[in-house]
Amino acid sequence: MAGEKRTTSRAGRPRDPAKHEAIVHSALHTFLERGFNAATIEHIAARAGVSKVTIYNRFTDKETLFEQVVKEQTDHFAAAMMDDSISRGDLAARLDAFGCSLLHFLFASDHVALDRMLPQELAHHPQMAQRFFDAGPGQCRSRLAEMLEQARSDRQIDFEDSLQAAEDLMALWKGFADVELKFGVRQRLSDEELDAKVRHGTRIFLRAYGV
Amino acid sequence: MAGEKRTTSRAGRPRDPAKHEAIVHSALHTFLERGFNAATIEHIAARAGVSKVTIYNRFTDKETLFEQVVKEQTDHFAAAMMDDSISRGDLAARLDAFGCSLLHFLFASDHVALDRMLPQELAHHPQMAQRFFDAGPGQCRSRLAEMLEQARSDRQIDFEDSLQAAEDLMALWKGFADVELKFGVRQRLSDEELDAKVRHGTRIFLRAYGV
DNA sequence: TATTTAATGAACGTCAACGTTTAGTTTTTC
DNA sequence: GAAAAACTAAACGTTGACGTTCATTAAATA
Repeated sequence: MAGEKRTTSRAGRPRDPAKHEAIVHSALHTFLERGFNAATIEHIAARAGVSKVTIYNRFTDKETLFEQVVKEQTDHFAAAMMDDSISRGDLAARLDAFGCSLLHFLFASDHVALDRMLPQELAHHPQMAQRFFDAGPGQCRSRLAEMLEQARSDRQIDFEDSLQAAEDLMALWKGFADVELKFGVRQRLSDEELDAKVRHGTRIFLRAYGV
Repeated sequence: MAGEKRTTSRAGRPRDPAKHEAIVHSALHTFLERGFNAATIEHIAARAGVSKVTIYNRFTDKETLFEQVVKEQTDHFAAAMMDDSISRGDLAARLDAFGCSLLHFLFASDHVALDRMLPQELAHHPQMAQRFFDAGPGQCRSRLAEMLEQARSDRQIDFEDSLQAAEDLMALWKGFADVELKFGVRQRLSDEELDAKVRHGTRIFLRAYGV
């Protein structure tokens, strides 16, 4: 019912592992561009350079394919959040580094498209939505909160609720750009703009939370 | 091609104005729940207590109906942003009032659903997206920026860029709750939670921007 | 009353997409 | 070489939704 099946070598032609990747990749981008309903299996197959039947042999149906795509993106999201961002420099520098890597991820056009598509499509799949949130935004907030607690125990900043502080900082970093990107009012941020946003957010945050 | 037609009284049975409202209302909620593709005209008609043909007589096709719905929501959004929020009390109180009315609007379940659906459906309608952004988020930011400039000229706060400051404040107010609502991880905020969020945001903002 | 327009329900034509079947080809193991 | 499984292309059946047509009834004006 899910994805892979074979583990030990058996008789017969083995599955081409490249096809799995091609299908999921093609499906992801087609879902991103069109949403679940408007994305057709035929289009996904053609884009992946694969027969339609191959998709149905590996994934039961369109719904299952979508779930697999979301699952892999969830893992990818989780991995991106785990990417240890720098623990060098003073607090401001470490926060800037965290913010930069976060915004580079969030503002990448793939992620913007994902952020347009997922909430709508997951609206009636609460479990998948919860998993995705936990792996992505939730985990990101936790990691930032840990970093801030560390800084508090070093007496560099002060607050009562570390999760609250982390939310504030992330909100300051994102600002309005996420909304502008989501509606397509703004296309992309240059590295300079992005860095400037992060530094601004960090500065405001430290001004409010610094001891 | 659009909506209304008649203005002076003519021969024949007049259109029932209640039906227009019923159709648009039904269409709005059906689009919110299911998105453009999964929302069927038959369902919208049934929900509005109206014949399918009546919809096709008033709106050319599904696309036109959708555009009309978005247009009316855009107007509604613009009106909500214009709702003059209190100009009494000290700065913190005025900002709190602004933030409260904003969050009440943003966190209402209707708006959350709209915010899930619209970005995806407008992804390939840049003009509608721009109009909606200008009428909603854009106008909100402008009004808040004006309020902040006023406070700056009263030497209560200081900043270089009023739009930037407005973005910061709005971001602090929203925090993470918008994401949690969008993914359905959190259901709704009580009035107390909402007030607390606003006061927290305002406090952090003033701590960073106060003279 | 005659005319004109709105509205309805039911039936219809059309089309696009899902998912299946079939026959045949390729690639592997035994 | 035989058996087994993956893969493909093409055709097919089915369904669901769009949008239309038609006959009929309702509500207005002249």
